[in-house]
Amino acid sequence: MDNLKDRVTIYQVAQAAGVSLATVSRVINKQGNVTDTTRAKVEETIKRLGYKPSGLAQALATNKTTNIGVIIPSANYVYISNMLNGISVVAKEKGFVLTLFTTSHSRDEALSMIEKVITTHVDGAIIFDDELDDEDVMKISSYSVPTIVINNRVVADRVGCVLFAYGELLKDIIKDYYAKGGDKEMTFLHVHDGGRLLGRCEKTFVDTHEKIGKAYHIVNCDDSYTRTYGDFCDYFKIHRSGYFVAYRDSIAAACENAATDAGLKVPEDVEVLSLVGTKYANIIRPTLTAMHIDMQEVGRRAMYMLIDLIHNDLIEKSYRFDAKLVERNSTINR
Amino acid sequence: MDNLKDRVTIYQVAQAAGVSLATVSRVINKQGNVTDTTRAKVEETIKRLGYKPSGLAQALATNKTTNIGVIIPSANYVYISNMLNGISVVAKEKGFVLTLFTTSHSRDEALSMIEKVITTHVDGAIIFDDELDDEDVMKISSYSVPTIVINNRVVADRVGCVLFAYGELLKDIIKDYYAKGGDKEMTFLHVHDGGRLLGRCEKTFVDTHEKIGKAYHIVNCDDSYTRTYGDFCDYFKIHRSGYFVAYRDSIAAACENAATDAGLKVPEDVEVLSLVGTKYANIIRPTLTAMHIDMQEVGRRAMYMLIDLIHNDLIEKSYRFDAKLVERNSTINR
DNA sequence: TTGTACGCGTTATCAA
DNA sequence: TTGATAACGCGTACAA
Repeated sequence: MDNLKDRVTIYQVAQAAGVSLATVSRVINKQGNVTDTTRAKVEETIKRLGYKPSGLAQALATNKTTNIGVIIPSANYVYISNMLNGISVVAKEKGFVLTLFTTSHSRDEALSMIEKVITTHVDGAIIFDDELDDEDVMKISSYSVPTIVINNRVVADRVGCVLFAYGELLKDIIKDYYAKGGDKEMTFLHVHDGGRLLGRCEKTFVDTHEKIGKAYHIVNCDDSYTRTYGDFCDYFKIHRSGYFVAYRDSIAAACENAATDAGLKVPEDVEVLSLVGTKYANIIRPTLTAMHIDMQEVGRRAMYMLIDLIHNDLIEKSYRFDAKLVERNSTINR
Repeated sequence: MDNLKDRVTIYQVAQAAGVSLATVSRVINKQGNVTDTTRAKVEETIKRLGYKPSGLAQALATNKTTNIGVIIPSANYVYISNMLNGISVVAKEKGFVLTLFTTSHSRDEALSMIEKVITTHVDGAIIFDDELDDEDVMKISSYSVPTIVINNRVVADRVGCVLFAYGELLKDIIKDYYAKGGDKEMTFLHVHDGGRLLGRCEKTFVDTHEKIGKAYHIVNCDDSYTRTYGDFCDYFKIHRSGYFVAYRDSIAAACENAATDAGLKVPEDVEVLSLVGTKYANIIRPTLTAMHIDMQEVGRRAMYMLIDLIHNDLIEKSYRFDAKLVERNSTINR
């Protein structure tokens, strides 16, 4: 009943209830045999004193925190927070709590966060960080904390992974485009610090074009909508058509909006494709043709895999999500 | 150098380096006097063994986790993840780590999460959960964990708050609208489980209308863009004009898009105002007139306040963010 | 400057 | 069914 209570310990409960430490512990963990009367007595005392077990001490004694470390570059992107949400839903369902480690798109920070994950004593970790390469990720595995890595192909004793397959689909889209008579020149919108996922898409884009011998462009974009929109307003004063491949919806929208505002028609003059589509692809006008992977589902899957990994019964250590193309109104349906 | 190392303890380091526990501890914490030679020896051993101190044990011994609990309904909304991002930026800067507690819009879950925050032994907490009322929030204060509450007016010994002021601005907007000859009927878009923030706005909306004696409507909306869009498509078959006040950008967009697709003109026939604007207000077409509070800044401020609170030198325990109106193209500039 | 010994709040193993 | 007591890994007075 006291306000401002200092932390009540199990020992104080034991004293107040006139029993020993051990008995209180048994009551808390509902294990071992305890008489109904003593149980009642202890439980009453617990309520009365407002006792809450210290997760810290429990963790130290059991060597189990119910704590999952999540390493992400930032919580500020829609697709990442979608994934985070998927993770957290399953985590809660299974009685885990999430500890967040953000790396702000820097490899050094990411590495130091891995260190921090070790000291934090998590039961498992989910890493989604484009800056880390496979070797970096293995470092965490050497400490034998069960880990699911998203977007890196790594499989090891205590490590599994969730992969994104954008490449094949992107290749098909490009080939299809030309095969069906698409005649705009394609431009890939490069974003500084876009990470390896973007890098791989860019490589696919370039390789495919080289292979079929078509001209293409790479244009640097800013990560901010406003600046990119401004850049495109300038761009469309000179160029009056094109097919643009953008990493994210907001970049695609910047391109699309600038084109529209420059008096160009989407998709007749300017076509736009977003690589990592979110629900906003459907909200933006014209609606955005985009490749989709349900990031919430990715998060859920990763968390389920991690739990299996923790229990040592993850059989398929690698899972692939294939991107799906949703054609909307920012491209011509040929 | 070993892979698959079990956890190396401070004791093993001490043995390997031929010193005592205490000396290793001193080296780790860079405090107390240690000879350069022994320090070097210990540090070398630490590297060699790959020793990482157990945050758990440290926390238990010092009674400090460097851990901040964050209670939010879900990570899935743009404005919430923006806030989360602001919190995490400052947290990292100050050497704290974030532990996430999501409540899925249920008061019971929120209450149980508060319990969990206690057992988790955080150094402080930030609560942003619309389901909790002031009394609920005080519960955490009775355990004397420093807490910043967002969107509840509570001030107590170890509790401060960050407030949102939407009401005054909304009232002014409404009055202004009629004063300048606005003649569409206003409709407030109610969302189930929208929380107290929405509730307060709705109350302001109603009260203002009652006061000036104007007719108004309340319409229930779904939380999903797609469903709401569908509903509005039906709605606009019958109603051919209106001024709509929506809670979030996505709901406003659903209204706006449906209107446009029904052949209505925005803002000539249909005007839309978003209460909690995000960067998407600028991306959607027509761009969305919206009330804005920079949620990233809210998160930063909350975290700074919390740190002061932890150090016991927070002077102003209450901070208010005033919403700003950004007029864009979804309303008529009278 | 370094080492000893105790405490942090639990769980878990034995006895009783 | 209960109660001592030793871990868990570390920090820290205090002594050496």
